[in-house]
Amino acid sequence: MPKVGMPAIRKPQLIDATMKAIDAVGLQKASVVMISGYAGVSPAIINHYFGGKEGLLEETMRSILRQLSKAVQQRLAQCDKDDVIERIIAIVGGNFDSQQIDSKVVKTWLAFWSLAMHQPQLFRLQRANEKRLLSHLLLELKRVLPAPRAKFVALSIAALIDGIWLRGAFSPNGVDKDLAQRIIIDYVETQLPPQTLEIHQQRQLLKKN
Amino acid sequence: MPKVGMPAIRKPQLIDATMKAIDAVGLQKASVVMISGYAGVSPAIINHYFGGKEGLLEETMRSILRQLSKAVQQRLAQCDKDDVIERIIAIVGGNFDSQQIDSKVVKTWLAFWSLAMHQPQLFRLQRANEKRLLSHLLLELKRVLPAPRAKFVALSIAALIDGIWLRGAFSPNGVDKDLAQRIIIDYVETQLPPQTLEIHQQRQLLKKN
DNA sequence: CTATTTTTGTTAAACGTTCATTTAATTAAA
DNA sequence: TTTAATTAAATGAACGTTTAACAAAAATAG
Repeated sequence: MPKVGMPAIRKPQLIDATMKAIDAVGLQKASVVMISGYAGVSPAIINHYFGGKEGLLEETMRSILRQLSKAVQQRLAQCDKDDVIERIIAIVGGNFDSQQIDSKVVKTWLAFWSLAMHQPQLFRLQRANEKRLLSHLLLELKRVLPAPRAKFVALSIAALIDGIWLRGAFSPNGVDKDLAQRIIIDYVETQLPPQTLEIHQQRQLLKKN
Repeated sequence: MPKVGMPAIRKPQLIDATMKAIDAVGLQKASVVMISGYAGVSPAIINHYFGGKEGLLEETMRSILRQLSKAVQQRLAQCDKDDVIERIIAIVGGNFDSQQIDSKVVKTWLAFWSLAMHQPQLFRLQRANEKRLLSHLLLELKRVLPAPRAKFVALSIAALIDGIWLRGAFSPNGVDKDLAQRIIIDYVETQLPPQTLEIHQQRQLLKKN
C-alpha cells in the first residue's frame, strides 16, 4: 500500500531497484539495505512508503502485471476485430513482450511464483493474472470453436506460453521470442477450422496493399 | 554431500522434513530449526551430515530428480520399443507421476526454480534435468520426423509439460493429470505422421487380446 | 562373559551475524 | 514557521553454524 504523498520518482525507482537486487542475488538475499542501496536512498524509505518489505514486493509484482496487461492490450487494440488468429498472436506477443522477457523481470517472476505459494495477497494476484490470460484466449477461441474445445485449446496455449517462458529462464540465451511465437502459431493452426485460417491469410494480404 | 557413516534413516527423513517445511511455510521461512523439528532431530544434525542447509537443499533436489527419472524409466521399460507414441506417453506420464504432482513436491520444485537462478550447483541440476527430458523426447521423435521438426516438437512437448505443471501449482485442485495427458497426446497426434498413429493404434488393439 | 576403552550418533547451548523495522533527529520545501 | 521528506543510528528478533559435552553402541582387553 503506497503512501499517497510519495514523490513520483520514488515508486518506480524502488521497484526497479527491487528487480535489480533480485536479478543480482535472488529474493532470499535481496535485503532492504541492498534494495535501497540500488535506489540510492535510505532503507527506512521502504518502510515509510511501502509499509515494509512485503509491501514493496507486492507493488513490484503489481507493476510487472500492469506492464504485461498493457503489452497485451496495446497489441489487441491494433488488431482486426474479426481476425481471431491475429488476436491470439497479439495475446501471445504481449506475454513475450521484450520488457517481460528481460532477465531482471524473468527472475523476479520466478521469485514471486514461489513466494506467492505462501502469501495470500501475491497468490491472488497470480491467480487473477492467469485467469485474465485464459479469458482473453477463450473470448477469441469461442468465436470459432465449440465451448469445450475452446477451453481445451485455451489451456494448451496458456500452458505453452508459461512453459516456454519458464524454460527460457534456464536457457543461457534467455527466452527465444521468435521460437515461442512459431511454436504457438503452429499449434493454433492445427486446432482452428480452415476457414479461420483463410480469413487470417486474406486479411494479412490486404494489409500489405 | 552426505556424510558416509550416516544412519540409513536420516537422509530420507530429513529430505522429507525439508519438503514438509517448504510445503508448510515456503523456503524463505523453512529454517533448519523447523526442518529438524519435522524430522524430530536436533538442528545440528543437518550441519553434521549435510554440511549445512545448502547441502540439505541440494540433496532434496537430487532426491526429487532421481524419483522423476525413475518414474520415466519405469514407464519406458514397459513400452513397445517401436511404438513411438506409447513411448512419448510414457515420458509424459512419468513427469506427471503421482509423486511428482504431490503438493509438497510441487512447492519444493517452485522454490528450487527461483533458488537455482542464483546457486550454480542447483542450476546445473536443473539444466541437466531439462536436457534429459528433451533428449528422451528427441530420441523418439527423430524416428518418425526429420531432425529439425523433431526438435521443434520436442521443445513444444517439454513446454507443455512444464506449463501445465506450473499452472497446476496455482490451481486449487492441483495438477490435473488426465487433462495434462489429453492435451499433450492431442498435440502429438497432430504432429506425427499418420502411419505412426496407425502403428500405435494397432499395437494397442493387439495388447488387449 | 565382564569391564573398559573407543567410536559413533546426537544434542543443548552459545556465538556471531544479518535482517527488517523503529525511533528520533536532520534537512529541505512550502 | 510549519510541514514534508529523508536519514543515521539503535533495536530486537531470527537465523545458520559451531562447540563442547553427553549418551549409546561397538570394539577391545582382561
